[in-house]
Amino acid sequence: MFEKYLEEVSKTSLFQGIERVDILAMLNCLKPRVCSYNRNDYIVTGGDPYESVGIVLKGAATVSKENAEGNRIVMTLLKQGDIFGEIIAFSSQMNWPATVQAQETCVVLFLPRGKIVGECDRMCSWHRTLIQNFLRVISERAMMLNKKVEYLTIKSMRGKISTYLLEQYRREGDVNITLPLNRNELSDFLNVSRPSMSREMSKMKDEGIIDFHFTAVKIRNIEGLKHMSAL
Amino acid sequence: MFEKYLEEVSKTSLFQGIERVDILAMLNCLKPRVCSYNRNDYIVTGGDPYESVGIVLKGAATVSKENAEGNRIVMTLLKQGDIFGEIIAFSSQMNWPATVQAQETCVVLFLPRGKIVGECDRMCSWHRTLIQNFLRVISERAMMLNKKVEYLTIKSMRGKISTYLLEQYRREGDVNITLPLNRNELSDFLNVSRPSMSREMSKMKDEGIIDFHFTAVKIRNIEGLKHMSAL
DNA sequence: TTGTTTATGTATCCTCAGATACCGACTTAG
DNA sequence: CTAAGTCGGTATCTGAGGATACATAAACAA
Repeated sequence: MFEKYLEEVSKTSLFQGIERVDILAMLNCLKPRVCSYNRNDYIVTGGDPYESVGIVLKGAATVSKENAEGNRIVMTLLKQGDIFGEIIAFSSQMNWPATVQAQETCVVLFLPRGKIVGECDRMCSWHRTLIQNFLRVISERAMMLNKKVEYLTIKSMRGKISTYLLEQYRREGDVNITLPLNRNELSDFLNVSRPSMSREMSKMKDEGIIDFHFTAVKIRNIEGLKHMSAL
Repeated sequence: MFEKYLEEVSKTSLFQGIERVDILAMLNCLKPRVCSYNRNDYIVTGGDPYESVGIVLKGAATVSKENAEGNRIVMTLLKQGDIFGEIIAFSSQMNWPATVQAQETCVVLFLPRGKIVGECDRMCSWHRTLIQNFLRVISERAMMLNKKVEYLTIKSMRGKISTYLLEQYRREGDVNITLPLNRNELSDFLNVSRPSMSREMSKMKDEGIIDFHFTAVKIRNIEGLKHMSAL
């Protein structure tokens, strides 16, 4: 029954490390609902009662939120294999805090919140694996959010850029960094305007702290950078 | 063996909704380590290998982080009953990202990460409850962080204040709001300076959008407020 | 090739909010 | 009672960074 979705489901972070056969058994036990949507269809609407975690099996969708004024603001893009609503599933929140809308033809699989920890009479062995995966996914999301908060809390332009570069440096272990984001994405991530960011980066280049050409950045003065990150 | 800690443990969010007798059984099965610390002792140090979730049974502690410069920045205060490191437990992170230091004489209980989902041969029934609680706690933390990100992402003073007031309004369902934070705490939460916030609030008072006296705030023009929250 | 689009750097202008200092109203300790 | 501390509002000054517009340069399509 769920064979045709097996390929996609197995790639999902939620089902990582679980054998294909087991996934199939799990799906048959969890009895998820699978729905198709056309471009611009609402997959879930903010305020709706929450009951399932969603998995995008096919297509792409946007997560957006309306502010009090009524303007819609896109918060994330969901691609094939992404999951949504996983944070809400186990919190006390009863309604969707955001709207998910199909950006193109979409197939979405819904895992009912109750079934996940639920009273599976056979207490199937892989329930534990699934729950562990849930814990991992949610924890990682929380870690990510935590890091984002750290960045957003930094007040100065320099501080943000320096902290970001130092983190990339630590990750790559080399003063020659290749940024994973272009200027637009980076300025967006740091929550600043692109020209302002460019301006500051150029200043830092003039001061001999860094050098760069597009996404290739070289740290010329690490101590200086560390100094700046405290601003 | 763990009787003397029972009182404190049962108040913890992790053990919420679990019977005293069961908690005792759980503790005997989980075999947590309990340690005491004096003022200023390091409970965990950033970079140390991570292995347990901590629960503050007695006393208070600070969570801090060092930036590249070497300055220590306090991130949170932990009080009796608070837990720490719960987000890390199930992520792939292998080390403590921050330092926890005793602010006064402290007693801390450590639940080994492995034991929580672990291979309890009897697969004790309350394992599931504990894991569910973990899921709830971590999800709620993620939701909280998500909200924090939303606030930090708002760029203008007005936007922050308006959004905050509207949220309080929604929560209380009344245009007469009693702020749960004083000015210092509020400006801190919104990540702005107190005088700037006061200045803007006064402007909004002049414009007839709100009225306030200390923590008592009255919304005079909701539509106006909603309008501002989009800035 | 040439035209078109997209990514990046740069200059100008000007506003918003941070820093700092100070005042007055209350509270608490002695 | 005075003295010291806390909390909130206000004034002034200043600068960091946003908005906008434009100039290259690269990428890509026709």
